[in-house]
Amino acid sequence: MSYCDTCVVRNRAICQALDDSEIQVLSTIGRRKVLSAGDPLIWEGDDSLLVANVIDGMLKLTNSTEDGREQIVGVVYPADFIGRPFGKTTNHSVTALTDARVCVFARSDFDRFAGDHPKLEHKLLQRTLEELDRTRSWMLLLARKSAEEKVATFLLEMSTRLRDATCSGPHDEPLDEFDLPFSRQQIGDILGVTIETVSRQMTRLKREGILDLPNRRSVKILDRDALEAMAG
Amino acid sequence: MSYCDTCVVRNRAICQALDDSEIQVLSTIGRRKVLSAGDPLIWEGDDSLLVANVIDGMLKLTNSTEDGREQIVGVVYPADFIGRPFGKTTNHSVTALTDARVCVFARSDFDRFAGDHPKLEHKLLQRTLEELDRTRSWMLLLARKSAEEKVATFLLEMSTRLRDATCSGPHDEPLDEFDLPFSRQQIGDILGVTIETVSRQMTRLKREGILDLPNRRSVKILDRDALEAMAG
DNA sequence: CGCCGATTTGATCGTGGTCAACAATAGTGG
DNA sequence: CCACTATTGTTGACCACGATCAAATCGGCG
Repeated sequence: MSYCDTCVVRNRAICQALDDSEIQVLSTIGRRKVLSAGDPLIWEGDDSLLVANVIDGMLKLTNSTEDGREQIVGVVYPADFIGRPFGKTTNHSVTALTDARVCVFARSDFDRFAGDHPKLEHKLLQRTLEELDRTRSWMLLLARKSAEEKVATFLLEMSTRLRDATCSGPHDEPLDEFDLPFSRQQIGDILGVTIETVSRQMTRLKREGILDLPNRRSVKILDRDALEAMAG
Repeated sequence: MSYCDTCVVRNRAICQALDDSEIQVLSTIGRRKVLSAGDPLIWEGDDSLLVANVIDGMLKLTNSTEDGREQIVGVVYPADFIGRPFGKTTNHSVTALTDARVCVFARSDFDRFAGDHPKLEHKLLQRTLEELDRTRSWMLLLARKSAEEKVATFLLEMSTRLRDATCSGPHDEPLDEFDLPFSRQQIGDILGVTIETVSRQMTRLKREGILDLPNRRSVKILDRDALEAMAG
């Protein structure tokens, strides 16, 4: 018996590639770690010492310039993998956005284990390819879209992301009412615009009757077609 | 004997993970394809039908909006891998920037072969992780850097990229004189700015004595320190 | 209720986009 | 080899979007 047996992401994280006896071995080299919102897990530029699976909570991956400008280059959710296996250094920081629990491994241990388990590497490869696809699509948004298009795209993306993460309810129809898991500042850091610009675009969408914003964090999409047309 | 035996990227492409007998098998499912500058190889949104290794030449990966704005999300060089294994669709286009030769595989054949050769998948995983790192770093540039910083960063990056690609000459000291393999339009598409902005920044750098621009394609870095300071 | 951080709103400014003209270079055929 | 054209790059004038700075307002929590 290992704590993996009761792990809520056992069948969604890369661990799904492993059978029970393999999991047993993996569990001996990993350990749980609890993070509070805002806690850093990995620093940009540091030696790559650990990798992890997210059990619950959300974390951000960021790159920064020396003068303090920050860009969120990725957001990870439960069952996602964090860290840079097979490499000496990590080039982005990882910080908890919410309280979170992760399952961490020393990178050297994980590298060795992965080398012996092709099915695990295969799963990791698939995930990395998917992440690369998502990241590349995001580049188009960052480089070419207007603030209006950025915010519209972001809201639509959240609507599907949150639907997929919802345990109950239909997964085939869009989710029109949800709570944003991000502050305005974080949304700005994701979209590459300032907090004021995010705010202005949101209120404009509300004024035009496309959205309702019952309170700071919640969003209700009233006219999805219009929003999609805006997303560019 | 297979044509792989004389392949110039045999020991640099992911094929390096395979021994001679394995290469023999791989060569039976691949074929050479010659592209002229401008030729498309894969279309954004299409079914993912093929993957390939670059033998020589350069190709661009692009994402576009419906109204025609284009962003280069990656550039691939000889020995790099192209395409989206283990996935149904590709979400970016691949187009030759120069005349090029590639070694293509039907995706289904490649997937099957890779599944049987963990060492190949391991190599591919390493490459994909490196590419993801590079891509994420580029996001910071696209989202947060000024035109000046973008152009300075680009020139410095080209200087190291081209040094690494140079067969002869020292690989430890920077390359200060080189020919850009891109048009102004392509540089703009990489940096997420217009062709006019690229041009203006370049002439400004020349006016300030940081660069010399003997002709359209060539660049000579006169003051690397200043350029690095500008890159942010 | 009063405080503090988050968000909204307003006013102003600067960077880089757009449109247009011009220059330089490469390519083509007499 | 030189006109002629097409393509690529440069420069200028102007403007819009989004950044910046500043103030007002909201909302959660002691």
